[in-house]
Amino acid sequence: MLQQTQTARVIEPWTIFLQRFPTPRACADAPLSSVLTVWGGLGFPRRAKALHTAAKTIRDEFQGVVPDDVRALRGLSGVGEYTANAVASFAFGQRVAVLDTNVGRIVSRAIANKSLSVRDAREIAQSLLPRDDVAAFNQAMLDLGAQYCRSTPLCESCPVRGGCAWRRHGGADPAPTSAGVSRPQGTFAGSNRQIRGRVLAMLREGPVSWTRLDQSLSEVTMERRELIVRSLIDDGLVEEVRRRLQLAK
DNA sequence: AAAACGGGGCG
DNA sequence: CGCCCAGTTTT
Repeated sequence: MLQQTQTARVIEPWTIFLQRFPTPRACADAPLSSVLTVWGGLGFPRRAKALHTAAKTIRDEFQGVVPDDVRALRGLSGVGEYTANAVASFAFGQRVAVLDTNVGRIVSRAIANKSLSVRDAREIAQSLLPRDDVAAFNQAMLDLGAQYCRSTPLCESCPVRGGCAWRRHGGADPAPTSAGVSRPQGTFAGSNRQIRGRVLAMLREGPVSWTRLDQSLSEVTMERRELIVRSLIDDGLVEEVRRRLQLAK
């Protein structure tokens, strides 16, 4: 849920989600359609499908227990380097660096004062880790990035302003092009993403005929409607049964 | 390396 | 309105 979505927006849906699916098995045993419905308006429904797939893998290959090493975590659907390291560190106390958009900004600005490659950013982040309390350190890095070293930085009150390479040497902000730092997204209004979201929102209420879909998307060209439904089907989120669209099982 | 992928909160 | 967000996968 934290992939590309603000923490504050995740807290409540996450609480409800865990209430409904308290364990990987509970999630794995539910149909995808239920997971997508509980996921609700969090967006990026492919993440919900990936989570469901990962839950099934954990059920079938890990006896229902979330693996505790980066290698195994990294093999789960929807789990990339960031998520694998975050779970390994925060849940299991492994000594690995968490490199997300926040930490990416910090290392490129405060440490290197230049735009970093993936390898360099990874190496710097790992080199900063203390001997002990790595999870607390990683959490502090995330919070430093979230509260001070933001996309638009708040340098005047930043607690590490005295040791910041960017502040010392000046120049253009190296963060926007540096590894691990989120790239700006395209305009949402009028995008295919927005239409996909509207289709999914309808399907969460139940199966929908093409006729009713066409009525709800009257301002969208027929060609684009079909393209968008096709993409949802290709993503495994939607299926067509007897001329009606519904959330995939 | 670049594109695609949701949605809501805030200035 | 435009910017931003605890990224991953596919091309």
